[in-house]
Amino acid sequence: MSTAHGARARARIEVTAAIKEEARRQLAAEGAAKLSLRAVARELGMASSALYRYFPSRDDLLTALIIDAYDSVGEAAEAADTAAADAGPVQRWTSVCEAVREWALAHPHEYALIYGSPVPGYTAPDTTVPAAARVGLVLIGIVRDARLGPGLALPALPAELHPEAERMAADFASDLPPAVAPALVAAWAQLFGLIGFELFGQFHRVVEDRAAFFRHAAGQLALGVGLR
Amino acid sequence: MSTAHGARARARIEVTAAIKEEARRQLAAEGAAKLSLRAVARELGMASSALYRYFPSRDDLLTALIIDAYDSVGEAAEAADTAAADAGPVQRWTSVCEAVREWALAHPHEYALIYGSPVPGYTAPDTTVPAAARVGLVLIGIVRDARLGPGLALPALPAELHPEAERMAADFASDLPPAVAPALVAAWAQLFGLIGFELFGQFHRVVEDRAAFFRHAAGQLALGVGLR
DNA sequence: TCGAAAGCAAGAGCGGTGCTCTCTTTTTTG
DNA sequence: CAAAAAAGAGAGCACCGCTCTTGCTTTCGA
Repeated sequence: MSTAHGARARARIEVTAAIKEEARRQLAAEGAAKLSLRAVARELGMASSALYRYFPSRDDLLTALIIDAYDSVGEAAEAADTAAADAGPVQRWTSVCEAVREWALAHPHEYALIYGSPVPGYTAPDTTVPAAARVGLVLIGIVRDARLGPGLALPALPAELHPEAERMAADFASDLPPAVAPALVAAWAQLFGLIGFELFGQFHRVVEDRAAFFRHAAGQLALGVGLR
Repeated sequence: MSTAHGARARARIEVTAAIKEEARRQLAAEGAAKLSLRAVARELGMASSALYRYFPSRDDLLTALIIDAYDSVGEAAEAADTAAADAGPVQRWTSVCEAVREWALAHPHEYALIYGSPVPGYTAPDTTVPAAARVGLVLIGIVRDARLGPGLALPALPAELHPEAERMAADFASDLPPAVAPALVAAWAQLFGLIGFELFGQFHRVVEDRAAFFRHAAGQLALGVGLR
């Protein structure tokens, strides 16, 4: 189905890419709510009905953009991780956090699309799951490497969370002590709380030097998952 | 302007309230994006054009709902704070956090409206600022009372953040040590990161026992602002 | 090779949206 | 009591997502 022979298949790939490109342009310019299939078609010089041959609905187009956005921020995180490979665990963690923040500031509408409120009555299909996990995997990797190195310093976990921690660790951190899993998940969510508040204006007249504030907060998050 | 004499003024108040009520109904049922002025008018048995006498645009109606939502979650936080007044600082903090989380789970669309991505090309006017501050004020109050009591245990603040901390403290925590202000703001943002991730599905297949997970994370946030 | 099948583009059209304008009615006010 | 202000209703504009039908072109199998 995908890699067919003819020139028609090639054209389909190109048109699909052009649609996504123009859609991404409009998304960046005006936000997800103002992304219009008709406007995309208009800009591409085709009839709006023709566009439905490529994306059966507006939500499907949005889903494609969501996956791209997850991949984009995931790549940014991975790149920062690689660049900071030689630094200490806390520095490495902070660098990744800052890369995610900078990606968010550079792509606010894409960020809103994936980490803000789900678009209008829209619920993301499972297709997005692997892409969505990339940033998390980077963070897990840092903690994993730190454990192989100097080791982790973790706060005690209440008994009621032990089963949850075991389950989490089995899922995505089987080579780490179970207690680290909930801390990691919490730090992951909190990271996006910090970024979202800055991006969506909650820090208006509250935080001025946002880069410095964020750097410090990210460092504290690192301590929270046991990095030293 | 507001409290005029006649029956017409009274009617205006009632109609305005009815519009907001129906709008809130639709918001809760379908989300902000599907909130339609025409549908509200239809449900109220009036012409859609008549509705513009009360709210000059859809965004103005949305703004009114946003303020109501901020007040609603603020009230929930304040109620939880009062109810936990006799408990220790950490317990009090955790109770407020849990109240906010429960409000969010009960009013997901309202939550998305105020803490998710800003609605479609919309930026909140300054009118919303006082209402938006209520939850934050509750959290500040807990820390303030704790300082008057057993005292705070705070991590050291890097030098680059000292001016920012001084400014923050002067703004909203003048009777607290400056170092607590950034920690408080960070915890505030992180709280909503935790809630947002749960609400918007990021914890899908990651966190199972979400109440327990949240309780623990909220407790850790309390420690982060120096509560003991 | 050639005809059938499948893929694609285009146009018209349906029901919906936010919003504006005009016209009429009702209430308030000088 | 008349003038002014406020409110409702309807038509209409430009846009939206989406569907259906109608032709055209490429692909594929007998």
